[in-house]
Formats: sequence, C-alpha cells, structure tokens
Amino acid sequence: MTKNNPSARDRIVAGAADMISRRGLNATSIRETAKHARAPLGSTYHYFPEGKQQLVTEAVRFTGEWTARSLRKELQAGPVAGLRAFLALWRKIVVESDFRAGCPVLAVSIEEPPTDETSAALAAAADVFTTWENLLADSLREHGVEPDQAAQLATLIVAAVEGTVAMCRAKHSTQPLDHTAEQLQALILATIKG
Amino acid sequence: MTKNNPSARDRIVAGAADMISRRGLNATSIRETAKHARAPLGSTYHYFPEGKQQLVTEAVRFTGEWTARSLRKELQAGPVAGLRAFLALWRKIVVESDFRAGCPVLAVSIEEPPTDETSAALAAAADVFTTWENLLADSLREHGVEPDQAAQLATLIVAAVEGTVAMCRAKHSTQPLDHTAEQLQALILATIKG
DNA sequence: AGTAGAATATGACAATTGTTATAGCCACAG
DNA sequence: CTGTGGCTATAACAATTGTCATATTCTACT
Repeated sequence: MTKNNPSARDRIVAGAADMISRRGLNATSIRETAKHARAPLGSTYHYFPEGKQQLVTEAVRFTGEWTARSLRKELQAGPVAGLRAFLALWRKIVVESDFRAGCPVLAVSIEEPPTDETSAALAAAADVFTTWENLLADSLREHGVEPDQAAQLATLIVAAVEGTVAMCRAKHSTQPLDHTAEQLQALILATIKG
Repeated sequence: MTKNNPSARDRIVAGAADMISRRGLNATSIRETAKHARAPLGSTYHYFPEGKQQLVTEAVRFTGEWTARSLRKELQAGPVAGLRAFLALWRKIVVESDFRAGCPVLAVSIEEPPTDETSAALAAAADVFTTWENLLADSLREHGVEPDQAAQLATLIVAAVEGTVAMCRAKHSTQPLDHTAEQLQALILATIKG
C-alpha cells in the first residue's frame, strides 16, 4: 500500500500550513512541523522525499483548496455572499489565533527562496491566488459584470483581503477587516448594479 | 561624538530593510546585513546594542518614513495622484528587483516573533500602516469625503497595495498591480464625486 | 507463518543563527 | 606624548537548521 495511514501525512501538511501562517516560511522547521503533528522527523522525509520544498508546496496547495472550497460554495449565493465568507474565514483565523496567524500563501509569496531556481512553492502560491481570483471573477460575470471589470475587481478583492489580514496582525485589531469589508461590499454592489 | 560616520549606520538600516523585503524577517541574518552594507559584524552590535529587534524596528521605521515622505508630497496634487505615486513606488521596487523584493513592513507583520513578548518591530509596523492610512484619509477628507468613508477607503488602499505587491511577486507579473491600480483609481474618483 | 514494504526511531553531518567577549585600531583631546 | 572613546576585528558559545543514513518496528498480504 502506498498510504497506510493517510491522516498522519495530512496532519503534517495541515500543521505546516498553520505554522507557516504564523512564523513564516523560513522560521518553520521540518523538526517542529513534525513535532506539531505528533509525527516523527523520520516520517516527514518518508512522506516528502523532496524535503521542505515539497512540504511547503503541499501546504500552500492545501490552504488554497481548503479556501477555494468554501469560496466556491458560498459564491453560489452571489458575489457579496462569497466576499463575506472569504472575509469571515480569515477573520476567524486571525481572531482565534489572537492575531498570530494569517495566510500561509501570502507568507510563501514574500520569502525569496534561498536558491536562484524558481521555487515550486512560489508557483503554487501564484496558482492559488489565480484560482481564488477566477472564482470571484466568474461569479461577478454571472451577475452581469463586464469580463475585464470582473477580473480587475477579483484581483482587488484577493489582494485587499490578504493585505488586510496582515494589517490586523500588526495592529492587533480587526478594524482593518471591518473597513475593508465595508468598502469591498459597497464596491461589489455598485459594480453589479452599474 | 556620538556618531562619527552616520552613513555607516544608515547603510545597515537601509540594507536590512531591503533584505527583509526579499527574504523575510527570520531569513535575514545580522551577519548578512552587515556584509551587505560592507560593515563589520562587530559594528552592527555597536550601533544596535539591543540586537536584531532594534535593527528590524529601525528598518521598518525607515521604510515607513521614506514611503510617507513620497506619499505626503504627491498627495498635495490630490488623492488620485497620491495613489498613483504609491503604486509607482512599489511597482518600481517589484520590477527592478525582478519580482524578488516587496514591502519589509508587510514581511515583519506576518512573522510571529519567537518570544511571546510584544515585538517592538511589530508595533513599528502597525504605526507605519496607520501613518500611511492617515495620510490618505486626510487627503480624501480634504476632497470632500466623509470622515468614516475616508478612513475605510484609506485602509482598503493600503491593504490592497500591500497584497497586490505580494501577488505580483508570486506570479512574476505586474498584472495584479495594473488591476488594482485601475480599480482603486476609479473607486477614489467615484467616492470623491459621490 | 513468513516476508515485502511501509513507517518509525535515532543519530549524525556541516552550516548558520543571535549574541557575547575580548582585544585591537585609529582619530582627536589634553 | 598620553589616553579616551568610538569603531573594528576575531573568536567563541549554544542552539537550530535541512538533510541523509541506518536500523528497527510494524502492517498487510501470500
């Protein structure tokens, strides 16, 4: 069998995503992710033979898919509902971690890989952002927004939410999220009706 | 004399800001910042007796003030001009670094300090964000925007730009910046006139 | 029961980290 | 000339890093 106990591997990935979202990419060590997932260090290199790069890449994809699932589901009730779910998702992470956790995809995006090679993790982060943008853009188009407008607005939403989460962490306050929520919601409504 | 050669100290701070903006907080070592600034390691601890925490805090403040100066100047020509300058500033950094550098303030915001103590660097990052927001909000108010609206929109602008810069790095493309620029500019114009 | 292969345990490797200590240099004051 | 103090050089420290190698346990199928 290739995977006897899938939950062990998954626990490592989810734990890595959580740790990256708190301490950043480089401060997240394989040893601590293993400890955090109650898995032995030896197992980590068994599950992820390509090492940290592979683990990080999977952690990014994991977060991306987990978020995309929620977004896809809530967008069925329209773009504003999708936005609200997106915001609520990150607000929950920020608040429940006492402003210590954020988005691991963002964290991976802003830490240059030590080597000059193109990083698989960075490419995964780009894919995740694009996926989120496309989900939002498609929903906007379904509600009558011009294709170009929809793509632009979708980018703005993703970027603003990511930036806002980081600002909340720095300020130890959810006020930035409140501000951004209000502005984005009004903007979506205006764009749909316009 | 307290400072014989001020440029040495300043070079270390500016270099630290640059390195943090590329590799993140934890991957930026004192040794390498010293090397990057052509300053000896011993000098770094001479100039920054409180160690890395102090150096990082000053790097954040340095970036904050440097950006605020540009913002303050360009905002004299109105909020849209200010936005354009703000975007151009970060676009330059992203493009000229070949998508390897971003905003050090954001980087510091998303890396939890190892200790549980409240980090001086994180507080500095919060201050910088607030400063930028206030500059934008004041300009919006001067152009007839309601105070609450102005604060909300200012938060959105800062958050969106920070998030967009990170997305550009992941995607190795300036398209996110183009999208965000278009949307934010239209939003400011609509808000002023509305 | 026996055995292949997955999973774990353990230890080592060179490299790098923040920080401190100690000694030396060099300019300028008296 | 003497020496005071800002700056530099160098070495060392314990801790941690990613990674690899090896040995051992466990699991599942024949």
